[in-house]
Amino acid sequence: MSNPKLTDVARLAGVSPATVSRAINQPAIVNAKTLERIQQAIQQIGYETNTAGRNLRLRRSDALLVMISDAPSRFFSQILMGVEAEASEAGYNVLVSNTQENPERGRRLYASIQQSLADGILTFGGHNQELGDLISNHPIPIVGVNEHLEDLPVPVTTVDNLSASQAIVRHLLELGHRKIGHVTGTTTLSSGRDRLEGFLSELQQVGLTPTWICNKHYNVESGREAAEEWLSLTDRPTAVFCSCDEAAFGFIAALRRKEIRVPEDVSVVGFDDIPLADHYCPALTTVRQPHRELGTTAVRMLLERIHDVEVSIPNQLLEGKLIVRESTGRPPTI
Amino acid sequence: MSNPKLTDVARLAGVSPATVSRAINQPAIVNAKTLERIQQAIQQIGYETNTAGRNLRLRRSDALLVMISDAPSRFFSQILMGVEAEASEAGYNVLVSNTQENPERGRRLYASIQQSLADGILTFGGHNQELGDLISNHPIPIVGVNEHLEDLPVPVTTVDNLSASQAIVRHLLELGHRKIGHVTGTTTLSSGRDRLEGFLSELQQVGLTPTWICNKHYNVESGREAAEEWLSLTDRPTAVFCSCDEAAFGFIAALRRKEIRVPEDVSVVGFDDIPLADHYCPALTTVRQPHRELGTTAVRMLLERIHDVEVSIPNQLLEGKLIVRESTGRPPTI
DNA sequence: CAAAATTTTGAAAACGTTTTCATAATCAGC
DNA sequence: GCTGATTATGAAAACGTTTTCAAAATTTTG
Repeated sequence: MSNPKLTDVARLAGVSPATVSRAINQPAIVNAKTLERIQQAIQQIGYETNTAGRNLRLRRSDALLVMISDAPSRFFSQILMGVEAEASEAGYNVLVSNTQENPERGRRLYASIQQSLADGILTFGGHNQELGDLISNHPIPIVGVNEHLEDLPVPVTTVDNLSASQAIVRHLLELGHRKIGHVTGTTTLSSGRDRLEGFLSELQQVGLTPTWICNKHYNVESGREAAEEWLSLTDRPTAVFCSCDEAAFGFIAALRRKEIRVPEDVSVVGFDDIPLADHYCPALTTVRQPHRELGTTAVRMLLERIHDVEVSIPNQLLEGKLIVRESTGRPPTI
Repeated sequence: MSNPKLTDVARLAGVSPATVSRAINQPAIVNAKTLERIQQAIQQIGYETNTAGRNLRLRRSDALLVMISDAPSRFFSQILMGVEAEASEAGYNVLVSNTQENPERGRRLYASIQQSLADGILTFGGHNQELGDLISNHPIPIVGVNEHLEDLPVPVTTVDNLSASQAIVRHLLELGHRKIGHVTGTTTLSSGRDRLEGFLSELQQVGLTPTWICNKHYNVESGREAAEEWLSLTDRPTAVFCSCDEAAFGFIAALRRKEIRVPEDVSVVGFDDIPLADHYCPALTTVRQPHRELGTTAVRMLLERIHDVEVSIPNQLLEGKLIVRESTGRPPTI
């Protein structure tokens, strides 16, 4: 026998389905006595409102779609937990889908959104090609997380990569470093470019030029490769800003194999503050990203968009916090 | 103006809605000519089938719910990607929800499942208290991932923690270690208990008793704490099996601060093979979990359950692979 | 070529809600 | 106790599909 429905409750409480619906959705406008009778009936019969019926009638889905392009970003799950918490707070469900870098899949996904699969989209990382034309044709509430979607009118929330990078450089300068290098992240992503720009601008501020710029990506291997390059340099920087903690780990580990010590021989800074950063050896100086907040902020922005399509929300820059630990110190005195 | 619907297509193609529905869902049974006309109409008008309407009629949701209890497990996102891939392959969407260790939330979630929010549940980690009574009252297709749900008739898929732990111990024995210790994971979880049991049984096999057992959890801090305890031991084990890579990292990092070298002074093994394991210094000997496969397997099991409720599927043990790297070596010769 | 078998289609009901509109019940004011 | 305002309820339509059942069109058979 199937689940109890609205009409079952109505019959039991001796009222019409309409009244039950009202009792559930706007209890204020129904008579106190009937309200109680209905609530009792709901209890007794174990009624739960059917999502599909409701969605069909209301023409919405009460769901948000988290769209990722391929591999999840490095702290994806933490952001996702923020998303989930904020969404469920507001009564929304969270769908996760991976376009697997396949534009066709992205398109299909986007199309199904319009058909009440979800009320809005949170896109993690860049999805430009896939979304470009779609967004202009059929505007759906959408918010970007972590990365800007260039040329697309999509509000995003990210950590303030620029300021954070500047803070890192400032920290290194204060320690006395003058020869500073940077292992970039993926520079096709806005975060990678912004961190690079922060690095460059802060150096310029004090009249310095970068000693070394190594174009890499957001992963451990990049750090290892960068270390090899660093080792081959004739004029080695005394401090290196790696664009993410993983890269910093790869960098440090590779150097240690060559008996190069951090921070005695070279200072290293990461970015992100993943849980391991504090427990690495040496504990990593890095910038803490407000992972969870990125998720909650994104959801808040998206809900505003959903409820009032016209509103133009500016991007939200969240502050990163420089955490000084053991991997940075004074430059070696030669 | 709203999205085109089935009837719009029907009108345009000059057929009834029923035929359009058939053209979409069972093209074989509709006349070739009409089929083509309908497909053309669909193209032209840009029709996408509406999820809510379909779900209501079909009384299903085409969605799977991933249920997590609090903090996502250490390699959550990787498993989730496996889940997503396999689910979308089969035409299912993936919902993610966090019960935040709140039984009431768990109950509400479970209830809403029945009302066509999702067709089945994947539970990550242990959810026993919350699900106990519910499962017996209202059986919903459900599959556990990573951890057994004790006393509940729920099939699970996990890595073969027992065999993997035994393999680790065997590896250490082969290197010549006789004094071996274990830093346990969370032993309220089945994985923690299984790894401990594998450790114990393999030692027993060769007539040894464990030198040291340190009850901890699955995180870095545990490793650090364990290191302190290790340092205070009078009879130190020459090899330590940490229940996860993070704990191993914490352990190694804390030891290094005391000038204890790995593997020269003590061998350390982890579990999981997180991406960083290969790039730590020393590179970590560990067991590789088939993260992605855990996700895909779980989905396959769940889909079977959804399609044939009666079938009783056995648990699926996936094999872990011992990866020997640099953190293990011969015991120190005193 | 008529009858029988087969294929293809359509009308209508159903899935479970919410909401409009109108009516019934209640209340306040005189 | 009557009128007008207010509050509380119900009947019915709508949301967009799928499917049953029967009828119409087509093909096969004798």
